[in-house]
Parts: sequence; structure tokens; C-alpha cells
Amino acid sequence: MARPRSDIRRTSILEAATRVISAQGLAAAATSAIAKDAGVSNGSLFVYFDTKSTLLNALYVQLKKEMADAAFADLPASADARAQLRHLWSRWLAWATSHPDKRRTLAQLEVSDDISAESHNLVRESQRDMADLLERSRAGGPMADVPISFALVVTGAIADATMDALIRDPSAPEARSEAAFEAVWRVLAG
Amino acid sequence: MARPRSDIRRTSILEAATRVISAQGLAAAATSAIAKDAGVSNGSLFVYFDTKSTLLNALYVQLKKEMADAAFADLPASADARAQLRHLWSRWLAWATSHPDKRRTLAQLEVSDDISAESHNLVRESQRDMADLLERSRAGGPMADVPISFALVVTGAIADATMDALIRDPSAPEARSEAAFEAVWRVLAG
Amino acid sequence: MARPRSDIRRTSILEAATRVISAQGLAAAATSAIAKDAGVSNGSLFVYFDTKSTLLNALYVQLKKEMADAAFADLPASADARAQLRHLWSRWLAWATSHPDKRRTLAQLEVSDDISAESHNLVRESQRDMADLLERSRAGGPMADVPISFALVVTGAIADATMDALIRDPSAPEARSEAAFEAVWRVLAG
Amino acid sequence: MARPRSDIRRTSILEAATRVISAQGLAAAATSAIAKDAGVSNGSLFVYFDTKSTLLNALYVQLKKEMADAAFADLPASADARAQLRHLWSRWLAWATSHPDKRRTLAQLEVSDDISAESHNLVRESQRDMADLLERSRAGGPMADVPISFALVVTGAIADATMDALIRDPSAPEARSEAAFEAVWRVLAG
DNA sequence: TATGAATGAGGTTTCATTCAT
DNA sequence: AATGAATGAAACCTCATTCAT
Repeated sequence: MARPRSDIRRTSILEAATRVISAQGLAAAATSAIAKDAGVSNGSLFVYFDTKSTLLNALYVQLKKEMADAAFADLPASADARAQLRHLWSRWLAWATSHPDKRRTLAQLEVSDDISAESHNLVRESQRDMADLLERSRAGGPMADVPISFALVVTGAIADATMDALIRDPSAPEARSEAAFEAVWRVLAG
Repeated sequence: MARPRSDIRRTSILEAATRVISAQGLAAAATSAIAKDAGVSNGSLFVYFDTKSTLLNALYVQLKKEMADAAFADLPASADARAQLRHLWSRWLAWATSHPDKRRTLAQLEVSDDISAESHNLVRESQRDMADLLERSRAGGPMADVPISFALVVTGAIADATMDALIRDPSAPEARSEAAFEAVWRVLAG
Repeated sequence: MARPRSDIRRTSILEAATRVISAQGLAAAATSAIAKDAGVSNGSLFVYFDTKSTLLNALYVQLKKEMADAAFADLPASADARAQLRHLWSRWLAWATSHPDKRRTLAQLEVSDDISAESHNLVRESQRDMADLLERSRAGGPMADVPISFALVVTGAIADATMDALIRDPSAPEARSEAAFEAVWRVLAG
Repeated sequence: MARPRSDIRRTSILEAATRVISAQGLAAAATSAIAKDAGVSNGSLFVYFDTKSTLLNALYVQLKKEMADAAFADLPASADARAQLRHLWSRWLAWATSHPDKRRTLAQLEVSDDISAESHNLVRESQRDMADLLERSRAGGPMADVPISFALVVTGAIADATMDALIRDPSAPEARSEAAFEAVWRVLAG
């Protein structure tokens, strides 16, 4: 029993939340402000999300997934680890720079206490592919012996830093992206 | 001639803020909760800080400074860049792991909209020494041509990731710290 | 489609404000006290009035209008100026003596800094009819050459004084009212 | 045992209160603001006045007395009632126009709930001279039979209205004052 | 289901007054 | 006596959530 109209509303609320949070910060993002930005009534928001926290968690998981999907799109299946990581890196940064509000919102949600352990776990699972690729990338390299989660976090940190730098100062994105990728590769593979 | 304003009180408020924020998150850190935790009346807090925002900014700047001071303590002045960075790295991580609440609070403040541009500038100036050291470290290496601010951010990001990993899973800190330092060095100096 | 905003509620808030202000004074009239007196939740008050100041201004304008309407009710259209002013004067005093709380509230609001210039202007316009009547009353008399606004203010001042005197000491209202009207007429028409 | 230094302080606090109240309104006149304006510490204010209310009452009584003294200064003792009232009227208006802040403060205090019945009584007594003069002025006139207090209030109301008009629009003060006096005389003596 | 008014707990800040110095 | 920090009770207002329509 599909509810197409409902899905549109749900989506528009999530999009509005992204806009409001990225513009005014998480603290100032009232549910009423989100609802109004979505062109939806105050009460309707709570039809689609039981709780503000529910909404934030849903948004977090969805943005994370969207970012991962963008990164893995058109991955050259038969290429070697470096070429694949390279491809992914470029897609990743492209997504971040073309959706700065989503990126900024994600940064806010990442440190929010509203995001539950369950959501963090969900996201971690969706990063399985990423972990596999990193595993292959670091094989035989200096990072081979630390927990893979650490490699993931460090890679993510460099990616975040790069995204923020690119968004803040959009000049010469290619060179910056290139330099950052080489740095990541040195971190992983030596 | 009246009761003098007490540094102890001011400090205890800042410490209480650190505790409350790290325990409950920035959003849930009410001034009344901070005051109570500091063993001070609600109104007293506003004797020492005009505004909640003022308090948060002061806390941010102080924690940043404290972290930098801890990192640069006992720096071997005549050593080469790698040895100095190594020393600093180890002090840095030691500070973070022995003050997990300060570290967590700092992470929250870093993304808060309450932290003013002025505070960020103040902090940036206090990172001048760090920038100099990174400058010497990357000389001749693959990161020599990107803006120094980018090198700073990436180094900071790896440090943050390492700190969080160490705090979350405190096993084998030496090995992890060692691995992370080598990663940073590869990033900077190749 | 939702519960409509209720005029009854709005009115009951304004009435409660009148009661609280007249009983305890403007300074002591907390929004919470007004809401409670109106039998309405604290937050509801702010559904109907964005701000305490908004509420006070609305109350001021409404009371002024109500007073003017009461004064002009059943005005004998074809009578001469003196008869009309006489009629108005008696209605005016009757309103004030039968609504002492409104009268007292008005006196408080009149000197409040919360009442905006806009509200004062609104009220002034609603006194146009009054100004016209005074204009006709003073024609050829000793007050013919001062600004009409001055005649208005003086008349209003005598009225205020009379109202206060009648409310404070309600004995022989007719004689007092009569004496005051004759005084006003002497002021205007000589 | 004179306390000249203290008297100076007491006076400076009262003067500061006048300034602050006339500038910002009674509601916004915090004791700390008054103390600061007086160049005195917060706590000192409460050495001279037990309570904010005490201060306001003292200020009210003093300003009223000052106004009365100014009005009666140099009264031609042997002149007839009209000449004396004329003289008084002119002094009265002169005081108000040369001390607009005192006048404005008085207007605020007049309606404040902080002013006690006792203060009002004190003031009424100090108006005994005024009442006597009005008594002589209205003798044989149309106002001869109403309570003298009513004559006092009406006269005061016209005076207030005139003062406010003069302060708001200082053009042609002589003519306005003259017109107002004639109006008062018509009210009292017909 | 959609709406938006209703609710009331809770947040920040002010301020008269007290008290240690 | 003078000072100004300390106090805590309000005050105004916001906002997540509920509920009548």
C-alpha cells in the first residue's frame, strides 16, 4: 500500500531540516521552523516523525547513506585498490562540495547527543564496503596492524578536513583534492 | 574594599561547565545546571560571565590554550622538526587522554554557533607556534605547496581522530599513538 | 481546519490584563499572573500576543476606543455644540464610573513606556470626532486661538480629574459632573 | 551631629534617580543604574534608603515640595487672589519648563503603586497654602460649592496638561501660559 | 490525515537586597 | 561607612509535544 503523497512530505521535511540546520545551527532548529520551511504544518511533522530526535536520527542516517552512495557510484569494479580509492575520493569530495548544506548539517549531527548508538551502528554497517576497500588499500602497508575502525576514522577525518577546506575556500579544488588523496594514500599504504 | 571577585569561583564555573557539557552535551547544558555543579548561585554565574555565550567562548579559548600549552611543554628546543613534532604529538595525546571531558567539551564547542569569529581568531593566533613547526616539518615534502592552514587542519583532524579512538578504546595507547604519528609524518614529509 | 483562534480567549486575556493591572499596578502585572487570571496557560497568552508589549498596546488602544465609543453613543446629531458636549460628558463619566478598573488601567498605560508612538497615533485618530466637537464648542470663545490639541488635552485632563474624583468619592456624582461640565464649558467657550 | 558628606550622597542619589527615571522610565530604573549614575556603589544606595520604595517615596515628596516652593517663591503678599494665582501660575510653569526631567519623573511617580498613602498625605498637607489660595480665588464663583480637593485636582490637571504641552512644544510659551491661566481663572471664578 | 491552537516545563537573564571585606 | 560580589526569586519567552477540529 504505497503512500506516495506521504513520502513526498516526509522527504520535504528532511530537506527542510537540512536547510534549517545548515543555516542556523542545530540548537536553533526548532521543529516549527523546520515545518514551516517544509511548507507543512507544525503538527504534521509529528505524524511523520514521532519525535524531534527521531527526525534527526533519520536525517543523519539518510545523509550518511546518501554520501556513501555518491562515493561508490560508478566504482570501476576491476580496478586495483588505489584506483578505486582514488575514484571514490573524488566522488566523495564532489558530493560534499555540491551539497555544502548537507555536509554542514552532517557535521552538526555527528556531534549531537540526539544521535543514538543505534544510528551510529546503522551507519557503520553501511560503511562495510568502505572498510573493505580500506582493508585492501592498507594491505602490506604501515597501517596494516591497527584496527580497521581506526583507519576508517582517520581517513574520514582527512576527508572531512578536506571537504571543509574546499567549501570554505573553493579555489583550486582539483589540486587540493589531489594533494589530500596522496596524503591519505601515504597514510594507508606508505 | 568589597569582597573581591574570586578567580577560584571563575575557575570552578568553567570547570563545572566542562563537566556538564561533556556529560550531557552542549544543548542540555543549562546555566542553572552549570551553576549548581559549580556550587554557586544561579545569579553568580552572571557576575563572572555576562552571558552564556560569553562563558562558552571563554571556556573554548581557555581549553584550546591549555591544550596547546600542554603540547608544547618541555619541547626540546634544539631537536630537529621530526623529534619536536614527535614530542608534541605525545604530549598532545597524553593531555587528551588524561582529560577526556575537556576533549569532549572542546569537540562540542568546536561546532557550536555560539563560538564567535573573534574566539576562533584568538585560537588561531595561539596556534602560530604549531604552524611554524608544521612548516618546518613539511619543508621539501609533498605537502609543501598547499596552504599551511590546510596542513594544520589535516593534522588536527588526525589528532582528533586519534584522541577519540584512544578515549573510546584505551588499550595499547602507545602503539596507536605511534602509528598515528607515523601516519602524520607520512602525510607531511612523505 | 484546526482549532480556530478564539476571540473569546483573546478577549478574556485582555480582560484579565485589565483586572490585574488595575489591582496590582502595571509593574507587578506579570504575564503569568494575567494568563492565570484569564484561565489560560502561560504559553497561550503568547499565541494571541507575540509580546507583553504587544498585549499592552492592544489593551490600550481597545480601552481608548471603548471609552470613545461609549462617549459618543446616542449623540443627539442635530443638537448644538453645548448640548452635544454635555451629552458626551455625561456618557464619558458614566463609562468611567461604571468601569473603574478600566479607567485605572488606562491611567497606568497612558504613562507607560511600553505604549508605542504608533498606538498613540492610532488613538489620536480615533479622537478626531472629539476634536471636531471641541472645535465647534470653542468657536468664538477665548480658546479659539490655541492649538486644538491643547484644548483636547486640557479637556481630557479635567475629565480625568473628575473621573478619579468620582471613583474615589462616589457621593453626589450628578452635582460633581455638572460642576465639572460647566467648568469645561467656561474653559472652552468662556 | 551633622553628616554633610552623607547629605551630599543622599542628594546625589535622588538626583540620579530623577535623571534615570526621566530618561528610561520608572520600570527600567534599576537601583544599580541609579547608583552608578550617582557615582555611588550599589550597596551604598541601601545605606541611605532601606528600600527602593523608600527612595521613590522620598523622591516623590521632595519633588512635590520643590515644585510647591518654586511656585510660592516671591509671592506678592498683599496682592489680591487673582494676582497671586497669576504669579504662582507663572512660577509653576517656569519651574516645570526649566526642569523637564523633574516634571517627567513626577508624572511617572504620580501613578506608581510604590508611592504610599502616607506620601500622598504628606504632599497634600504641603499643598495647604495652595488650597487656601484656591479657596480665596473661587469665593463667590461657580466652583464655590464643590469640595476644595476637587478644585485642587482640576487646577493641577490643567497645570499638568499645560506643562506637558509646553515641554513637548516650547514655542510661544507666554501665550500658551496666559491662555491656560485665563482658563483656570474661568474655571474657578467664572 | 492535516492543521495549528494549547500546553507547561524549562531556559536565560535581571534585579532588589544582603553580606563579607 | 563604603563597596561590590553573592543570592535566588521572578520575569519573559520558547518550543517539543498533544489534542480539538
